[in-house]
Amino acid sequence: MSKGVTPQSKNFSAWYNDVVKKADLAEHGPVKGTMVIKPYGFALWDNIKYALDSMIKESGHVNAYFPLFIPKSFLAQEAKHVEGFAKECAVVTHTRLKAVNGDMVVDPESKLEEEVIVRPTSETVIWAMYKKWIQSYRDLPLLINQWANVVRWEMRTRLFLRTTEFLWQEGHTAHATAKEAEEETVTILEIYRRLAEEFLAIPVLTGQKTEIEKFAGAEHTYSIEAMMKDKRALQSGTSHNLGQNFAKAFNVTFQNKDNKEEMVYATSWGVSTRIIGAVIMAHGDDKGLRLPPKVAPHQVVVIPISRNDEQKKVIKKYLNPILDKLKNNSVRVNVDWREESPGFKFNDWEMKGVPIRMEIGPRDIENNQVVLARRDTGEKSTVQANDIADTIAKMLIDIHDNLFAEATDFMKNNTNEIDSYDEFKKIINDGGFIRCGWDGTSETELKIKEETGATTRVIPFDENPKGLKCIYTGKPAKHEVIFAKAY
RNA sequence: CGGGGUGUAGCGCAGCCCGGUUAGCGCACCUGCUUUGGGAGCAGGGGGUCGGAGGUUCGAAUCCUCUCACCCCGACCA
Repeated sequence: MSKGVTPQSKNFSAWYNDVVKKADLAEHGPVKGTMVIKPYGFALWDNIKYALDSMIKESGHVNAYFPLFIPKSFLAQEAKHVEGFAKECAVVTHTRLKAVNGDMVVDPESKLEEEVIVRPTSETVIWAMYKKWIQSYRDLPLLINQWANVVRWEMRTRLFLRTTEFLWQEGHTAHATAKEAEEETVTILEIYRRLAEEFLAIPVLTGQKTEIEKFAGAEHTYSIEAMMKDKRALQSGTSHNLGQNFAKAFNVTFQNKDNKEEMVYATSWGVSTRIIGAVIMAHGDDKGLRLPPKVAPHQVVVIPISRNDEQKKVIKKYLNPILDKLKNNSVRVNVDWREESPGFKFNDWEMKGVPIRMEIGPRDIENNQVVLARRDTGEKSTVQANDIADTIAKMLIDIHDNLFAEATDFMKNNTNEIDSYDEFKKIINDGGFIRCGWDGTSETELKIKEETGATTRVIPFDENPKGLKCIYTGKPAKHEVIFAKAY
């Protein structure tokens, strides 16, 4: 294997692929577009999952699990929803194989009466079940989340960002009123924002999607959008207000306090393994990953430097109380005892983005100290043994803050408020976000997309369209909107 | 679905144009010794139905035909 990765400046997408593989996060599976998430990548996902799952539970939701297979007819119940997903559904048509002349072939006799699809998302199965579970206003709200895999047979795939099968959580809630459903949608978006900013150190824009960009089957969609280091946008979490669309499709009604029958209001929302792509591309550099400390599989990696077995024993003894202290502080620490040179290990763990490296050699033991190196800045410092636990606790917070600040500056510096379409085209071509007026029509949006490749990302919550003109038509702006090229 | 590319050892590749004993190289792996504060060195060693099927030929990784798969770039999408 060659050393290092393609520099970001040379070819960002090659850099991305190199980092995913060399940091040992994932590799391609044997079927087109599939991905094997390797232990290091999965440990990262586990930590993200734990953080998000905790917030979902704290906000009153419970986890459940619904089936992978969905009757084909279910998808057809909600017209817009079918339109959105029909083109990319894996369909199960038979239930067994048989051996013919040493080859395995599909047994034609096992053809299914009703074909089954592999879920591209679970609204339809879940609403078929909710119909059974909801009769009264007393059954509401129903606040369920599931962690699952889904399959979307996309034309073009990329590790983590768009894979044929991916992991995610999908929340599906049912409410008695439109107001409650709307509050839920916003509550969840706030959880997603906190996940991105407080755990992953990725600043995000929050806001509403346009008609064109919203989820198939939703009344409206909110999303968090992050800027990657190539200045493109990555939609990193979405929260949909489904109105009564699915209740109508599956005829889910309840009796209210006044003994009247009403349709249920719904939401759905999801964050997927795609967010790992955001972590990679929001923070990574030419040495590899730079992981945010709160979700890094190892927050500290210890590199013992010894010349012989005798020294190894001394280091081990010196290290034990330090490790105990760190573990008592819930610091995730990993000691790399592999038979490799220190230089090799330095590079390896830098590629893997471990926030802090601790070097311990004879020199340190002599002076009752350790050497700490920060992955975010590259700074090295010497710390007295007694201060290690405190210093590391502070340093981890500081690394998080620094990553967040860097990413925030980057996004700010590459977000342009402009009012000329010529400028728009130029900026989109160079990369970056544009905040500008928009007349609110799909026609304008589509024309801009066609001419520049940019799409609307969100109508930000803090928009102020008063006095603005549409960047394209010059008409009075209905909304202020963010345009960017997106993943 | 269009365009480009690649299938040869675990990984990355050369060999193919111009067919010819035993198919090479780097990394990784195994053994031993010396090493270890920024990708260690030396010596020895193991590992291959050259993506698949057919054909041409005395002889095919190499030429011909068909086929399969994956990757990258676009359009579609989270």
